Amino acid sequence: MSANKPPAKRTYQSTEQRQSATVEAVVQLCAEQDPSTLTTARIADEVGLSQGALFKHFPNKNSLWESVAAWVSEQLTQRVFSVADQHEQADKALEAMFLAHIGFIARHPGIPRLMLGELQKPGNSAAKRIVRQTLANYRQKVISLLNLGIQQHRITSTIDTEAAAVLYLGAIQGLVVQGMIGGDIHSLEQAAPRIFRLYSASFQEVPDAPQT
Amino acid sequence: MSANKPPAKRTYQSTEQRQSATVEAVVQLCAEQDPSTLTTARIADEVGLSQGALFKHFPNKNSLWESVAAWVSEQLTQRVFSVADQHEQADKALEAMFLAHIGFIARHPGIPRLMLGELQKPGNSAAKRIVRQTLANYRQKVISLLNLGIQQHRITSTIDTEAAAVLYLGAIQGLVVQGMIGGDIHSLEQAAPRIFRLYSASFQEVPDAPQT
DNA sequence: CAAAATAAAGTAATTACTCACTTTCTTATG
DNA sequence: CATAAGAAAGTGAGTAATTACTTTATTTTG
Repeated sequence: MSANKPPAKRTYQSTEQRQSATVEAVVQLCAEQDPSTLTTARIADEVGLSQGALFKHFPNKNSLWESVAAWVSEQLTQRVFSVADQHEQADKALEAMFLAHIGFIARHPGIPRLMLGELQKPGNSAAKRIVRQTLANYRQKVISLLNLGIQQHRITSTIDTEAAAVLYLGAIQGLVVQGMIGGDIHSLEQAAPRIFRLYSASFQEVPDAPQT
Repeated sequence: MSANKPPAKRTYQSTEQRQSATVEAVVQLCAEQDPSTLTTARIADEVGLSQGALFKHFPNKNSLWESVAAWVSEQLTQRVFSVADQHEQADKALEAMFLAHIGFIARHPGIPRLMLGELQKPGNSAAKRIVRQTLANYRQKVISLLNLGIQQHRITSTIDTEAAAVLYLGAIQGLVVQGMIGGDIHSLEQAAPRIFRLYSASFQEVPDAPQT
């Protein structure tokens, strides 16, 4: 009778395309799901592939996590560092970085989960190394900007720069955790400027006559 | 020849004892392992029980997680709040809380993993509710102390108390994450006072003649 | 057509939980 | 006070479900 085979017309794509689509799918899925509970079946389904086909594009799951970590690291570093470089004054650069970081997270709520999840894993997986390295670079950038701010006489020279770098990252963490508790990711962007203002109060030079 | 049955002399303990021993074993194990990878077999082994026996004391794994969350919440709240109540001056109380919290984490490095892990889970498990409630109480306590500090003229009245509460929890988070990156949990207690000093600089009233 | 991409079914390993049975503890009673 | 009986705690061997990864055969495409 009717057709024995409605040929289903699959669309084939290159491994490269599938790889980046898969990475983005993972980031997307992490917005709603604990990364450690993500199965290859669920990921493949999101990409629109059979589970088996996934392993034609990634040799194994670890390698997929590595690609995801690399993507996150690249995106985060690029976006955050590039806005920092648009500002002459170190304190303005720090603020811009802070807001850019929160904005990035607000658009990709799965990212804190991903990074924290990797850090919590035991051992020294490639993904974990990438995350750790990214955070170390980030921290160094903050310290450099703080030192620059001191030179510019916009940050008090008595500041404990290492502590200030930890507190900077902590401020972001605090916002993220608060968002996880409240469940509303979008309130992050509203709260971010208030948090940064308070943070910067801890080291701001208070000139009597500030010039714009 | 020798005995057909060395009777093995098991020691039986009450369900209550086993429950608390199990909870502590979980907290202990989380110091070295991602909570989401903890199996009932591993836990039972740590307690010194067969895997099946675990289910004589907990109806299921979720219930175990609930008990763990309750234990953590109780311990943390009790320890942190009790040191706060030993101080008249709100800023001193905040500092004591901060250091007590970090000390607690340093002695139980699995606890941040546990709490963050629960928060990241989807749904509304009992354990997640407990963690969320605990953090909400904590936050409220910080806000109350900040307000008290304003009354006592030890904290500047222009402070954004909500932001300060977020930054307070963020400072702890930042320390913890820094510890996870570095891998050394004990450096936490050294770094903690420096972080708190910087944090408190963001709202400290600066009297010209401070009296001890 | 040949190579790459995909589906679909299969496999071995892991895991939470169950079950049938044994060992220890508790307690009431002669 | 000794002891038998029942309750509680424990074991060890399952089981069904899940999961990362494989294999085989089919479809698309340059």
